[in-house]
Amino acid sequence: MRVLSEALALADERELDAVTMAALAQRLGVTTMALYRHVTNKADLLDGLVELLLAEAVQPAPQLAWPERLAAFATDLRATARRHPSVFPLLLERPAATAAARQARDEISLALADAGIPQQDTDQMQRLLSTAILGFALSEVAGRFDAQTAPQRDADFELLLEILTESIQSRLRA
Amino acid sequence: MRVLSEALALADERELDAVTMAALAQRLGVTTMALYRHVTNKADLLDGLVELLLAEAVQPAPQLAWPERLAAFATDLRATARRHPSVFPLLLERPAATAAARQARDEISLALADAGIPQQDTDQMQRLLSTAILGFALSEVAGRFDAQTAPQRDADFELLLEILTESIQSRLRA
DNA sequence: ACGATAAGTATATGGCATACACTTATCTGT
DNA sequence: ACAGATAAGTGTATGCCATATACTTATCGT
Repeated sequence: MRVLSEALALADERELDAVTMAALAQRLGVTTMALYRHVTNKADLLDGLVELLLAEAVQPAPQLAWPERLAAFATDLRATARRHPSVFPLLLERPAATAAARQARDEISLALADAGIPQQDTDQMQRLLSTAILGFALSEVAGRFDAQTAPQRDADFELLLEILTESIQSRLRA
Repeated sequence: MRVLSEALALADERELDAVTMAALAQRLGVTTMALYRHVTNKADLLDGLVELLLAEAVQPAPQLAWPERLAAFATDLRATARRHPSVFPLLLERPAATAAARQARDEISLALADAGIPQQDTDQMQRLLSTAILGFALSEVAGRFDAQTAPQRDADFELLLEILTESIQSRLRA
């Protein structure tokens, strides 16, 4: 939807705070109130933004082996966060019961199943994995890692992936 | 400061959105503008709230062995999140270069040093650990785990601690 | 070409953070 | 004890914000 994509562009170019109904309307060349034909209110607009983000972030890669698949997921999510730093924080704050959120969960769960994690454990493991990755990406764009250099943050990310992969492997023998 | 503690109470009793300068002033029995004698603006007020939260969360426990110390840190942080669910999300969104934030970092770093992690690795490890714990606590209070039962979330938390502890141990032999 | 439905407009309201100018406490040194 | 300074509080006003209501104009299927 035009309204959502322009809202995302506005958030990227300026700040999330700059995404006001009036500013968005002006960008689209319509009146503020015209927006309410497309979204029911501002919360709905922000939900749409989150959905757009998730859809962009999650790229299924079923052809890869599980460690690469997990790494690809994490890398895509991180890249999306950096592309849309002001919208990304909304991801953790809005309950993600949407289609795109479900797809993200499935992507990890499939990788875990591939790795050989017992089916009754995949859900739990998937939650922990996605939480850690989300936490990292959010911290990075929110400025919690500002004291670190870019290469240092990259190294941190690599270590995170390593630890997560190891923890999966160690659970195969349990 | 009275202003901050009442703001925190207000946020706990109602929502973060309910913490408006007018509402806070009314609770304190003063005019809205009187607040500006104590905080320079609303952002400053929210920063103060975050600081208050961190100070409450971080309880150094130097007498404990490192695994228990790490667990205590994580448990305290999680408990604080649940006590102040509406303010907690601000933690990840505000760059924590404050005194209380530094103390939180030190608490983990000391545990890592205790465990025998080489000094040049403790900072990185500390960042990853605190990020994972913060991500979990935030997800929980933000509603991302609403589909799970309370015992399930507790089990998730236990597994998180287990994974983190294991990853520290495996790094001792590397 | 007409009637319905979708899209857009005009105007108004109440809540919000905060600027500015002023007044009233409270504290400190003599 | 008091004068002056400093801290705390007040009153009023402004501009931005989301959004309600009522109305008008396109557009599209038949």
